[in-house]
Amino acid sequence: MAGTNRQTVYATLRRKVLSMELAPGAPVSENELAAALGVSRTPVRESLILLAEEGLIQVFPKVGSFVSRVDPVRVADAQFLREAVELTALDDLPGRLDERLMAELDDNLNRQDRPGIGLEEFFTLDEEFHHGLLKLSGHGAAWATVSAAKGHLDRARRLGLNEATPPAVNAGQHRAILEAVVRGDLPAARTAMRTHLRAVFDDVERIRAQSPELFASNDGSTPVRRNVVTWD
Amino acid sequence: MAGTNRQTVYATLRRKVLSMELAPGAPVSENELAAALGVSRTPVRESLILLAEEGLIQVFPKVGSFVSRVDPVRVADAQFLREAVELTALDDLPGRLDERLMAELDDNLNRQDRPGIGLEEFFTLDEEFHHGLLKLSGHGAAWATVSAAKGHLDRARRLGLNEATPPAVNAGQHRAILEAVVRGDLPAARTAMRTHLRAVFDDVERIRAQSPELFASNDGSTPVRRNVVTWD
DNA sequence: GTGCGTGTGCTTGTATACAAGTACCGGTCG
DNA sequence: CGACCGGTACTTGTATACAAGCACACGCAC
Repeated sequence: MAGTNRQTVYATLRRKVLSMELAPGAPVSENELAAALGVSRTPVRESLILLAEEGLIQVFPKVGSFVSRVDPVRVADAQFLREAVELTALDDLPGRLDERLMAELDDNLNRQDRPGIGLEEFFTLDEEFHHGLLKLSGHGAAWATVSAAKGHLDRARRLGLNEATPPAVNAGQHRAILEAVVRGDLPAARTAMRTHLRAVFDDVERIRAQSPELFASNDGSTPVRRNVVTWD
Repeated sequence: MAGTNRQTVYATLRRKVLSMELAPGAPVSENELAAALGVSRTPVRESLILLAEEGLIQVFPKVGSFVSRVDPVRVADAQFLREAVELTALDDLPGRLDERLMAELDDNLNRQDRPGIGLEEFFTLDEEFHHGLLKLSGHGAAWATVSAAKGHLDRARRLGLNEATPPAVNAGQHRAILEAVVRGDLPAARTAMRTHLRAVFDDVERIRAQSPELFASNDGSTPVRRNVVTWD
């Protein structure tokens, strides 16, 4: 039906996990996915191995593979990593900001402000905005590492944004950061960035109180089939 | 001859790449490795996919797989990431340092100071030291991300340490960091850490001037067989 | 009703067979 | 002697077959 190569299968699966289309705790069978995607087990299996490396999938040998529940520990880790990288990058902002990148960021913000913006679209713009800021300071490549590490944070955030903080609030925080950067006011930029990232983190804590079944239990017990979240 | 499962194969291959036993630019054939390790292509291939994700292996479809040359861009990225994480972590050091961790760090430093210490042993201790510092500030889990990102940096460093800076110098810098941490002198700890990490980076630049063939060319050209470094 | 034991169906892990494509070596022609 | 052209041997990518093991359901004994 769709992909014939591993890249496509991997991209598809990753998108479905991050968008919560595949719910945390749900079983993902190699055979099942292979049949659904119209490919053999091989590319599916190789994709699952990569997703397991990212912590998005848990594989229990001879038992089954499951979408990881959102792990609060990993969320906190990603939060720390992200703060460290994005705040430190601000210190390396050049005196003269790249005009093309600035135009992109400005255009990005304008699109974020669109009234009836959808959630998925906002997330894409959000990613591009933070990535763009990193590129502005010459550390764009670090985004790949941050991005890979924050899968758990993103999934929780998607729920938080949906039910708690509307995109407009985040867009306003984004604008505050960029304006401070333009002014060359480094302390203000750092403060605005920290405020923004912490707000995101608080959203995650809020959604955890609302939907604990999507989060991993603290005792690290292994989820089995009867614990499945059917998501319907 | 050895491993029968993927974890073993992956660990073996990763070790050989990071220790430069498999030279940058060297071809790694799935069939060849499978025969050498006494397993089929499957676990070997899955391991190579993971190593490719880390950037340690380059796969050219239908052509071959090669050990990545040390990429200066990735080295710089890892350096930035590492500085950001390790310096930021210092800010989160608790007032009361965990005694057990402190004892481990102290013991670690004593072993680093041993006169005739081997290179591999020193590297292990070095990793444990930096990981330990992160754990001290409650961000031990971030080490996994840093560790995965700094493969290129490590390979270059291994050469740098061998031919340029002796382990004793690094051990001294480690001690300076830990002493500042114990005194609770945060600025001094940050300075010492930054000095240490920058020294490592400088070593890499030095070895690059000495052995440019181990590094990727800046134009990003694709290495093919005739460009192989035979390493003998 | 309750508890235990066995069989069945599913899972992942590994090995192998086939498909498709590229680089290189050698012969041939100009 | 040089350039071109084709066969060959290798590569990775995918599909399939086989192996080993766990969980659950069913049925029986108590």
